[in-house]
This record gives sequence, structure tokens and C-alpha cells, in this order.
Amino acid sequence: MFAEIILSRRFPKHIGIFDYQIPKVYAKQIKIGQLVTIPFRKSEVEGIIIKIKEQGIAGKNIKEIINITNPDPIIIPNQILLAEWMSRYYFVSLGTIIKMMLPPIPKKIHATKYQYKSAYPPVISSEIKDALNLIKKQQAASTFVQITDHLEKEQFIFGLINKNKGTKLIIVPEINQINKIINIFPKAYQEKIAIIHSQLNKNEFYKTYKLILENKAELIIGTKLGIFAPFQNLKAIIIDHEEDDNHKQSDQNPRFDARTACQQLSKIYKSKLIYLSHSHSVETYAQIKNQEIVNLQSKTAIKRPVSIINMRDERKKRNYSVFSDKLHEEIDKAIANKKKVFLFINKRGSASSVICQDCGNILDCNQCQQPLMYHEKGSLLYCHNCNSKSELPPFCPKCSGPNFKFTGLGTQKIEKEANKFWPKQKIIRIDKDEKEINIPANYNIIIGTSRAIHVLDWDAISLVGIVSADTFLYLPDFRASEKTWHLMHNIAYYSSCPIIIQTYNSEHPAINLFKISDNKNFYKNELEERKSLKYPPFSQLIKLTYQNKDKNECLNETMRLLRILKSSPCEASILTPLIPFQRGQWRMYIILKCELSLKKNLLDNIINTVPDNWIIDRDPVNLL
DNA sequence: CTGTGGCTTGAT
DNA sequence: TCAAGCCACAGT
Repeated sequence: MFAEIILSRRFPKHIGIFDYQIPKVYAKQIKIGQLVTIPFRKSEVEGIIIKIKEQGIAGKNIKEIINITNPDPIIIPNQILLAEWMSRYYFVSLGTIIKMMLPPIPKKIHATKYQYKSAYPPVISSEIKDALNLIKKQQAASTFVQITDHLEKEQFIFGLINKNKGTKLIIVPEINQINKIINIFPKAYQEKIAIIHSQLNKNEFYKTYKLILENKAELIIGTKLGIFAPFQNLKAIIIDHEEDDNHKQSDQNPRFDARTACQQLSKIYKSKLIYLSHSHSVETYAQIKNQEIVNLQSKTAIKRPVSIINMRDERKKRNYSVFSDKLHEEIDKAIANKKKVFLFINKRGSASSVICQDCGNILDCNQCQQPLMYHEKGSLLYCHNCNSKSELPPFCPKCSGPNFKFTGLGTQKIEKEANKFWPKQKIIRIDKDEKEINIPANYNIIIGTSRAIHVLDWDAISLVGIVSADTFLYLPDFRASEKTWHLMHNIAYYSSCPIIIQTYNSEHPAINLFKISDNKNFYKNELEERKSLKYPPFSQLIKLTYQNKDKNECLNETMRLLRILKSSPCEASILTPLIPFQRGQWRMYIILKCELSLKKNLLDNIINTVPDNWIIDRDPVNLL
């Protein structure tokens, strides 16, 4: 007797399943899904039994299973189905996926008893009740729900979880979103909630995993890692903040998108799939058929006045400040009324570039040739591309001129300007530069990047100023417009106060259509543009990355593969020149654009020409 | 991908 | 003499 075994370990994409002999003593005890210890090269490792068969593969010296690590199966057949799909779709080995699924097994397993109390009676509005009934009636596997604010979402999730029997799964884009959802439920119910994310320690992860495996969790809340759990009786999958790119794992294999994986999960477990968002992603929206969208539009949702300020007009009026007259006035008013103001800017530092006033030279990174960012703190120049930092030179390296001009906006620049105008107010700044975030309660103005959006005490804020809505629009990415759209909706979702948007692109659809809440036309425009340029959802993209310490080697290898791919049925292109990457590495990217109709086996043939030392990212969320 | 063995280099 | 760093290699 032989067994097919997946090792819980990362392997190159073409190595998946290994054959081992089952010793006679174990013949009757071996089961699918069991964890066993096996000899592998010169060491002992753990693996999962996925098949039992009469014959092992020929021509190999097949070794024997050492022992059964755990007699009860630890992986269920549905998890194997998900792993097999993911392995095929994302071109990664099964071992890499099993490694993510499996809890690290603690040496001492101590049983924990869980006690349950009765559920809390739900209190929800009639609009939400209607929406829940509508969703129940819908035949389609997927439902799309548009949420206006966080109060509305809390009611909706509460109602949905309470009304449906069986196991429910909620996937959120970030760990700190998990607590926000747990707090919707009363203490008694919280004991039936299992939590999964990457920060759990071994014991916590193992406990949670067992709880789900034994069907003792009614609700599972987790980040993208949550999809790998051994669900029993899974009835509904909810993807919260569906538009958020954090649902995609981009930094290591498997580079999977939890949204795509959830579609597969819902097929495997025959469960309902619900997309929740304040502004659906364009690609998800493309799946929505008219009768399927559920727009809550409850009476409780708060309408926030939105004003758009064209900064070109301000410049014409000779207002060269970072604040428009209107924003300045409103901040004055808020301060007079002892109210708090949030100023949003999506860039760190104080200036986007440093220009020599004598020769016009823009200071750039001597490694990457990218413009350097100036950070007020310590007068340092940062390269946001390769993370190098240097001191601001006293003279221009080109013409030795001593006069620098700082242009562009950043959080530090806004902070400096705000301090100039409102010197008596307490002004604080939140951005990625700060490791720990402690917000004092007595501030007047808070300045922050998107990092701040999630940690802010929104109830205290009475005015939001988006100092520049344009930072995303200039990104060389076909999703630039969409990212701007989501950003503004995200701010609107949390806030319940007036929003002032400053922009040089007041006619841009992402800004213009946001103000008048014309969702239909935004998606229509965006989809038309994607269609004409053959971008997703009208094509599929695969990003290939090559890294090497040698600049020429990096370029040569990229060109070699590009030539091969040019003769494939996909469109292969290079978007950027060589980019210096961390620790002296050089990087290049090839973007493959494929027809949706491309057959899987043809795609496999193409990917087989990509060597193992390339990074393969299917459906990338960022092109760079 | 990743742990291993073999080889080189540099510090003790 | 040994640790550390680099490289090539192969997995049932």
C-alpha cells in the first residue's frame, strides 16, 4: 500500500505530491487528511495523506512513513479541493498552500472546553430587515451589498449572522478590522466566534483551528488566511470591504486573492457569497447583474455635504497656500466652535521633491534616479523607492547653488503650514513614520495618511479636508482612477460630517461623480475605458518579476524571457526600466496580458517557460 | 522553494 | 581551526 502525501513546506511550482509506502502496522489506521511523519532527504518532516493507492510511482526509491503524528484527520477533503484549485490557478506547489492551512502543532495538546450561552436578540431597522429578506430570496450564488456608513454595516452584519443557521465566515482586509466586527456582538455570542489571522501564536492558532474542525464555531472572522480553515456546514461567506486591495497577498506565495478564492470556497462548500462594500471594486461590479445589487439606502444613513474646491481657481485668486479659502474658513469656524478637524493627505514627508532654484536640478536618488522626498525631521532625504536616506546637501550637486525650493505636498508640510496659520491649536500628525499610534484626546487638528483613517476617533471629527485628492490620479496604473474613488468613499464611510475636497482635477469622473453620488456612471465610464484598453475585467494580467544582484544579468534574463513570451498567445510587455530593490538587488517586471478566453492548458504551457527563480503574480493589484 | 553539503574566505 | 557566506543541487 502506498500513499500520496503533500509536505507542509514551500516547493517550486512543479513539485507537489510525493509517494510513500505505508508500513503494514499502519495499514488499517491510515486515513485521508491525517498528519504523518516521513523521511525527506536527510531529515524528518510532516505531511498530509491525500490519497491511498496500490502502486507507487516507478523508478523512484520509495521510502516508508515513519509514524502517524495525529490519528484524527487534521485536513478535510474540502480543504484539499481548495488547495488543488489554488495550486493550479496561482501556479504554486501544493506544499506551499498546505503550509498556510496547517496550524503549527504544539507538542503538548491541552484540551479546552467551550461553553455557550444563548444568542442575543437582534435589533435592526426595517430597511435592513427588507434587505435581508431580499438576499434570502435571491437565487444567485453571489450577492452584492452597498453600505453607506459603518452603523448601517453593523446592523446588516448583525442581522445576517443572527438570521442564518450554520457556520458563517467573514473575511476582512486587515487585522484591526476584526475587533470592530466582534464588538457588534454581545459578550455571550463572542464565545462562539473564532478568529483567524497571521498574528495568532501557535497555541491560539491551533485552538481556533480545532474549534472550527469540531464544528464548535458559529462565526469565523479572519483576514485572508481565514479561507483555509476546516469549515463544517459553511452556509455564508461575507467579504467585508470588498474593494480593499489587502485582500490580495502580494508579497509571498501563494499570491492569492481572497476574493477570487472565496468564489471557489462558495462553490466547494455550496455556500452563499456576499460582497460588502461602500464602493465595489470595478472588477466585482462587472459581475453584478441589475437585479442582484442590494443597496441598503436606509433612512439611518447619514448624508454628508461634499464640496469640491478647484485649486486652479485658488491660484488664480493668488491664494498660494495649501489651504483653499473655503477650507481655511471652515477650519477657523470649527476651531471657534471647539470642534475637531481631520486633514487627509496621502503622502508622507513634507515635500515630494527638492529643486535647485539656480539650475532647476531635481535632487534624485543616486541609485534609482527617482526624485527624493524631503522629511523635515532631521532634514533628511528619503528615497521612497529603495528606502535609502541621506542628509540634505548644503549645495546643489550639479551647480553648487545653495538655494533649494521644496515642492509638492506631504503630511509634514501640511503640519508646518497648519502650525503657521493656527499656532495656538494642538495639531498632531499620524502617518506610517510613527511606529505606535497614541492619539491624545485634546487635539484640534489631526493630519494623516490613509493609515489614520482606521485609527481615528471619527465621532469627534466635525470637518474633513482632503488636502489633495490627486495623489493617486498620477499613478502610472490603470486603477489610478478607481483607487481615488475608493479613497473618497472610504473617508465618507467613516465620517458623518462635511467633507471638503481640494483638487486640480475637479472635472475628473472619480471626483466629480463622487460628489453627486453617481455610481452608475462612474462604473460605466470606467468599464468602457478598461474595455477599450483591454484591461481587467476584459483581460487577465499576470505579473512576472525577476530579481538579481547583477544589473546586466537582470536585464539580460528579462529580455530573454520577454523574447520567448512575445511569441506566445499573450501580450507581453515591460512597463518600467530596471529598478533598484532592497539590499543591492535589481528588479524588472514583465506584464502578461491574456485573453479571457485563453485555455488553461495554453496558459500552463506559457507559464512553464518561466523559470522557478521568477516571481509569478496572477491578477496583480499593483502593476509596479 | 529550501535545507544540505561543499567550497572559499577571513578572523582568531 | 572554525564560523560565516556563497553557490549549486535535488526532492518519493
